[in-house]
Amino acid sequence: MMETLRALAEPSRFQIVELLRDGPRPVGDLVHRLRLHQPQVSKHLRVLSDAGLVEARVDAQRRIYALRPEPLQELEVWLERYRRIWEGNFQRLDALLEELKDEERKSKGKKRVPTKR
Amino acid sequence: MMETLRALAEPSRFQIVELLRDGPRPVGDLVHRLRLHQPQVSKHLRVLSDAGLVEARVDAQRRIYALRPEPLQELEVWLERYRRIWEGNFQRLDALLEELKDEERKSKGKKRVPTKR
DNA sequence: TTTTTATATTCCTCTGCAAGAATATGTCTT
DNA sequence: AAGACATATTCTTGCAGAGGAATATAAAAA
Repeated sequence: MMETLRALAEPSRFQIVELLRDGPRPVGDLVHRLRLHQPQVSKHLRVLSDAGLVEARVDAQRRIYALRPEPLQELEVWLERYRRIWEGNFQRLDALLEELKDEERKSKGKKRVPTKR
Repeated sequence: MMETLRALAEPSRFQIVELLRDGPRPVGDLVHRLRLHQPQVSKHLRVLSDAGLVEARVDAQRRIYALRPEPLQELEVWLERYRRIWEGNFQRLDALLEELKDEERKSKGKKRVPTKR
């Protein structure tokens, strides 16, 4: 998880992942699309590979790199545990709106009671 | 997006986010739970705040930090575009299994034709 | 007003890591 | 066999950024 994040938190590597979303590509292709030097691309691919985000299929002298879904799935699972936060927030928002309506209905110039917590 | 990833790709900050998942907390609370020094926690909170992952409510001398869902939602949206990859992979896996069954059925010692591409 | 409490900021140092250059490895072509 | 081509690895340098220590800010308590 941390390794996945660290791998993605670098612009070039992020771009590589984005490119591989459309399908596997050989290194050279990535090189000229990203306009980076070949060694740096290889090094980034190494990091991505170590993080399990990417795997290579050997085709003669070329390596065709493809995305591995597992780490991204893991990320999604992690994120799901946060979903209740924004779902909760919508509840809060509803509550807030109701409160406001109530206030407005009751009295217009009423002092705001600071929402104690 | 990149800023979100960079902010999360640091163990202490990741932990802070995890702690805030259970609700808002003042800085001091985070300090003693993470067993970090207060200045480092404040600095991490600064980074998280700049990334929009966190916001502070002022309570006298204390700042109560809370998660902001937007960046995480954005992350989830980004991830969704990758879902079709693993859904697609299951298709591929099925295809692969069929292929293997075919090969096995036809001939056992057959030379592997390198999947030309 | 002075002191205490809570947090933020600054300055310094040190480590990790990304880019560059050169080279190694390995496979295809001739 | 000797190149040519595709990719990986190594070494070096430079810089961002994380931690430590000291200090600034600002509100509460005394």
